[in-house]
Amino acid sequence: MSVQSRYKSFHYIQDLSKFIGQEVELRGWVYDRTKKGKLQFIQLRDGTGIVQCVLFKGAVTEEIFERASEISQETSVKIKGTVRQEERSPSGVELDVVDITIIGHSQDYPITPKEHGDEFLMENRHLWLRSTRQHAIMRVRARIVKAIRDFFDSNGFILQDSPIFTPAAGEGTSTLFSTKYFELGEVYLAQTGQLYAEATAMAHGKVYTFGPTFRAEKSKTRRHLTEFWMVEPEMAFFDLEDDMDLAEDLVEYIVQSVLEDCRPELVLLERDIEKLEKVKRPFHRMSYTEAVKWLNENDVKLIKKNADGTESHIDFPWGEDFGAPQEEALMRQFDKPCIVHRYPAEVKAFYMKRDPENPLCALAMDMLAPDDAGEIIGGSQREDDMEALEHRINEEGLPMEAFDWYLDIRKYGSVPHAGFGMGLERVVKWITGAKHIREAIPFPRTPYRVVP
RNA sequence: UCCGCAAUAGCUCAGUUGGUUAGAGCAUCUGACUGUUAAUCAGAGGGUCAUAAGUUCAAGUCUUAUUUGCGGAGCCA
Repeated sequence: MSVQSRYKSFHYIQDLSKFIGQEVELRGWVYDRTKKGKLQFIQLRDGTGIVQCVLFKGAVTEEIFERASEISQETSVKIKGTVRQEERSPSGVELDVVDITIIGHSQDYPITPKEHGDEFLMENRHLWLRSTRQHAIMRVRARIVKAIRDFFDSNGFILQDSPIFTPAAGEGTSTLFSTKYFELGEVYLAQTGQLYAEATAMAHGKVYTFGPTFRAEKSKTRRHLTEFWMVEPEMAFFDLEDDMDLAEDLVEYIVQSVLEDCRPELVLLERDIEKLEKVKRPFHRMSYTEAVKWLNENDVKLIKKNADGTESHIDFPWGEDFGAPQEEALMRQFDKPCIVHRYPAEVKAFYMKRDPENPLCALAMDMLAPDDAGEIIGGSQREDDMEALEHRINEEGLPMEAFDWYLDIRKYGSVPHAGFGMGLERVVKWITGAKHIREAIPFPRTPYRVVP
């Protein structure tokens, strides 16, 4: 940390074990506080950690002791004190306070040290982020982002940002957010960068996009956001097998990186670390057809609503897309991710290439994570044949003129290529064990909440 | 869009077959306490029971509508 010396006029809590017996100056916020007569304990947090600061009446002046006793939750302070080794402290150190100065007052902090409901906490998301659990999740998120970037940057991938304003649907299925764009009429917020990644892959060979994407679906589930971050690698000359291998490599690297650098966070979050340690190649793989067979052999019925309101439980028919109940049933047998590949073409997007060995299937794959995390990756080998692609665009009823530039990729030196998209928040939710995807992003956007 | 659940103190909740002045814990404030980390003890303040209408001698409680939130389906990462 060479830059630190240019700024450092105070110390950080994470470094305190290096300063035992010495006087330091900390700056932070009062996380919690207890008074016990002539003794006061202040839990100070500064973003790097929490340390207990101790004041004995008599060891400090009357004025300082009095000032400290008036401090309320989340007051920002400057504390000078001596670092002392302390067995009773979880971090191993404590601070004997010499002086304390209030920087900013805090009155009636809403998130008191007691249980709160989700709704209340979401209303106070801007403050909730200060609490230990949310702090830990965000640290892991940042580490996951770094792992993703490191993985691609050090494996010959070039970062190519895709636009957020786009003229038409990427996949033609999901609902899009629209906005007015000067005199050019309506444009849409990107729900994928993939089509652009296909173009840049033809310039650089291996590329990835990493940014926010938007889906105007009113999905009120614990794994959906309307605004989420997605990383999308796209590789020229890769087929579906290469694509699946790469997805495995990426996910293994992310999990192992987090295990290496975020142990304290995972412990605080009470995540089962042994389970994460098992996330190593090879992952499980099965074709869609094998998965359907498994579901029917294990008596996982498809529940269909009839017109009269009754339900019928039927064998899973080949050709139907999996829902959450099927994915969960399938994953219950596994302790590491599973890739399901070669789905029926009819349930998949128009740009996916047909399986030459079975034209009913698309060369598509989804990676499902264990622990009820669900789908974290969706990808495919792309249709590289001009005529086949045009045919599919017509079949889907999409406007051909919107795909002029996309078809050019097939017109000028088309090559086999593949890629996938990985939802960052879904991965964060899975690795941290967060109950809800809302906890996996600092300021979540859901259909019924855009504040704070 | 559809199905289900919920709304009472700052927060989390209880509130009986409808019945007097609305209950607890925590939080806050005051006081006691030299090892607390969910501290403890004593005291105090704090409520238009989501909104509107209806049934009834009487509604937090029953009915209807509305609003807001939550979970799920569909769709997907």
